[in-house]
Amino acid sequence: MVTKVFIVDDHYMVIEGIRSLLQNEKNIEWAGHASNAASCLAYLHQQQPDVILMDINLPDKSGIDLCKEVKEKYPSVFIIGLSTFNQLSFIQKMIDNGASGYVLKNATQQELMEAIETVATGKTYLSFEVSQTLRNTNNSTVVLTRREKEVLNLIAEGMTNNEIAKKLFISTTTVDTHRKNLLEKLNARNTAALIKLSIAQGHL
Amino acid sequence: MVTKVFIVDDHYMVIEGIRSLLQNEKNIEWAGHASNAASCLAYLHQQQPDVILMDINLPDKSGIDLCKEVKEKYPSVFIIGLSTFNQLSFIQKMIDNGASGYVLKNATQQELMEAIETVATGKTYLSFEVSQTLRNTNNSTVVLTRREKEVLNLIAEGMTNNEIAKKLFISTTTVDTHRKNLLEKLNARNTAALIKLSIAQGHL
DNA sequence: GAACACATCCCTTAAAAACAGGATTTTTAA
DNA sequence: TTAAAAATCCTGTTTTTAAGGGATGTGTTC
Repeated sequence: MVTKVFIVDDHYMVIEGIRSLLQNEKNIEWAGHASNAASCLAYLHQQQPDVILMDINLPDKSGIDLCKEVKEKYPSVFIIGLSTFNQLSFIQKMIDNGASGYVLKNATQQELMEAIETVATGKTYLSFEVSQTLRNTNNSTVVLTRREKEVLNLIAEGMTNNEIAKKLFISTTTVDTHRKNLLEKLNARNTAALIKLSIAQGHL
Repeated sequence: MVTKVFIVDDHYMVIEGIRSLLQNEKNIEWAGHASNAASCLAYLHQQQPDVILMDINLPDKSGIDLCKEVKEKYPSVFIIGLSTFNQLSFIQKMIDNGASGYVLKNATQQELMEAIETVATGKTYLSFEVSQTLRNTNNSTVVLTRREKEVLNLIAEGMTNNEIAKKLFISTTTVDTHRKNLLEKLNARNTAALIKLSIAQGHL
């Protein structure tokens, strides 16, 4: 059985590398590649591969959003997330959005092949390092509301509660409440930790 | 004239990609690769290539430090920085430490070849995007002192001046002074902006 | 229609950070 | 050796946050 593999990544070197790693595999067919979300969707409109290797960081859209979109339109296509970072929030979000696996870019050929073969049968593949990460961290991918994200962004800009209140046409006490909730949600002691954790978890 | 190229990168996919991109070039000789700083240095102890493509993020040491070390020991080897990020601070530091060029991982084969050929003759190569970045930003790669970095890290951990003071066996007012200087150096209005800018500039 | 999440608003008090303006000693580098 | 940079400490004041407590209106969902 031949598995058709498509790649979405904005780095030529990575695309070339994967092609090179897969070119001698007999049961892998190279379906092509895209360097952004738009051309990936355009391709899928024409034909569907069995497996998509999808980078998290794309120029026009995050891989996390693209993953969701692709899975909604083409549920039979299996997706493997691909990224440099072993960051919990991203892995979690990709899986939540329907990805069947997650592989880091330092994966060996064996790992990559194992991932593709596992995923092609409908199972889930996580590399050793990735499943370690998922285990070790307290599953703390926090969900922020629209307003909380807005406030968080303005805090990160260096604005005070007063300034944020004026900008958003709400009371200072409301901003303070949002701030309180942000600290609690992210389990941060103060502003400094809040910003650091927010960036680490991809909220900023 | 044949240029011997060596690569240091901890991602197999990238190494494979570059090898694939260069394998048909007649005046490029593949000298080998290393996936960390230690084995790069071990290789150089035996023989020296003409050009090293060096990733910024290595498992055992930052490419920035490795660049400096290599240039001190083997000044005749030309180094091209390689990374995913178009971050001013990294580019600046690589150049300061003796790198002759900087290429992003989404470079095309043409760009890569141009970079290698330019650098091999002793000139400096910066890709279009990179030189744009260097131009657009106010050369604000701030230099922090050892103590300032220490304090900054503890601030980011969520510690108060008081706690930092106790931890470092100094007075709270001293911590406050360092904090003042950090805000001024990074041109931040308050803690929130300080942390954001620090992460953006690679201090955290 | 009850339960729930969200966004909004208010009060109080204490702690922390920002701002202003110094000063001294130790290290480092020219 | 001498000047500059770094690290240390001080006294104030003002502004901002944190932490505690609540309350109300508006949707959505079960």
